[in-house]
Amino acid sequence: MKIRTRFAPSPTGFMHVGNLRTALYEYLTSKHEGGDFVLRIEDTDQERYVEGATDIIYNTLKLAGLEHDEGPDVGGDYGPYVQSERLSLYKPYAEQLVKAGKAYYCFCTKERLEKLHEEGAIGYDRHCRDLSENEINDNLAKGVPYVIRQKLPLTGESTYHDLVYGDITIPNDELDDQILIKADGFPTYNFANVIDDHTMGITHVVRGCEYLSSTPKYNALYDAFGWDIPTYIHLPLIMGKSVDEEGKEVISKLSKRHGSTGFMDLVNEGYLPQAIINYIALLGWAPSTNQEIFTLDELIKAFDINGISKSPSVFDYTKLEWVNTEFIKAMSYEEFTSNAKPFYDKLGLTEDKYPLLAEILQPRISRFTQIEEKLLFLKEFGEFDTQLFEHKKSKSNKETSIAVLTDIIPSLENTDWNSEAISALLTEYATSKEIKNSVVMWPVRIGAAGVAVTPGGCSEVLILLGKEESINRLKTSLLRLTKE
RNA sequence: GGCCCGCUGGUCAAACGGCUAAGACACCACCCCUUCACGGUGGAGACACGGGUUCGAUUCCCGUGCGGGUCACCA
Repeated sequence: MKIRTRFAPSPTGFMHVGNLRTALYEYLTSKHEGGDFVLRIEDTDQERYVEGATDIIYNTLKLAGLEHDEGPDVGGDYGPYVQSERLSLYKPYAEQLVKAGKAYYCFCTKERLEKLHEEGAIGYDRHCRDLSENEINDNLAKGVPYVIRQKLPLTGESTYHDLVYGDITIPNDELDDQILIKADGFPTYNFANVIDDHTMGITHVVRGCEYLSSTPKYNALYDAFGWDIPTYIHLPLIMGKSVDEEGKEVISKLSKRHGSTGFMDLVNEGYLPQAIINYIALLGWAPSTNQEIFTLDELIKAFDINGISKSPSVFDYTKLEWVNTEFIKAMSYEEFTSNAKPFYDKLGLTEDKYPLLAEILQPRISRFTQIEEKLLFLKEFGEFDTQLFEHKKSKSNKETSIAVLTDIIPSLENTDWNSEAISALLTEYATSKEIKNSVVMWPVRIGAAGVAVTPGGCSEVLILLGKEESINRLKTSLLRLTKE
């Protein structure tokens, strides 16, 4: 039988990386077996509707490369794929259960339930579970608002199997008579979820392990209808590290206070969608080999449910950063340049510099957003600290710098402005003076750039700046040194 | 609090009763060197604790501890 999984987010306007990872594992579970991946929007909560939220879901899946085979936007044989468009479908199913004695009308008011809660009761007291037929008809005739509740066993225990966690057993007295249809006629998530999964032919339910203890309720529903229970795959949670008021480091469920945990936030910070996917694939799952960098296709091939871990994992930006640099390093020149272009444009860099820029930037950045900061010295040249000319390892100091710059500026003015010529000029000068290359390179680079750290070495800095700007800056620097 | 789940270095994790307990990120040192990176070599660092079962437990069982999840007319 063909495997069918589904991603069923509710449109809240924010795609958390935890949700994305669930979507990824759902995608991988089906695609590894050549199955179908379905997108269903769960919008039964009218109060939580957020404008434009579904677009965020589409955009995220598209950017991440998790293409769905069926969904509201692409159609399919099991539509509609938005719960609010399926509303008429649910109530008859609930009525069917009422008729069969497996569900019942509950006329309790919210106030009564709240009071119950305040008195310390846990769950519903099943007040309406055994109303007489007369009472029910009476209430119905009077138009008393009602919900439909599922009738769950009071004693014994329920066991089911999960592919990750094994057999799970829950005492039945822990299970509440959950609401299937709300007073407004809408189905609850729990009910709609089961009806939809079944009617859409979902074979594998992949979801976070927060559902581990409520799954018996879902199973009771499948049983009540006489439907096959799907295969369950519950996923460990993703945690985040943060600092509490006392300055202590605490680990808790990943949320907004842990920084950018929304997929779009991460993308805006310069993480590549494929790097994010790669990284979160590794949070809670390990391949059978030591490979760590994967394309989506490689993930599909390598994915194996046996590799899913049971323990929660901590989201680590440092490792994500590393994955990102690996993706950047693996890029072709064209790929790198097209990603970098928006940042080049901001700095007014012309196309003739692109090859050199790629050469010096590609091994040095971990995110494209760092380009501006790395190249800022090209735009800004201020009163930097002349202490920068002092560098022990290069055997450079202010005196040697003055000597080198005095000799080298006139030579630079008369040379061709290309990497080979400049390098040759500087090394030949060093050789003739019997000093280390670094004694020459250091002051020239510092004098031109005005910052200690630059991507690329001395000649690259000069090329990027251009002849005129370089000479001007070197002259300025020399003047400042001699004045001291 | 009841119930459920988890616990290998700072982090992600391998091992599915049998070694001196892989690997990756981060960290440190050294090398390379025209700064910083890249790259290369090496280093430090872990089976939560206590009982069992067993010839032998990180691995199986039971407690304890710690962490997490869940107990809605939310999804």
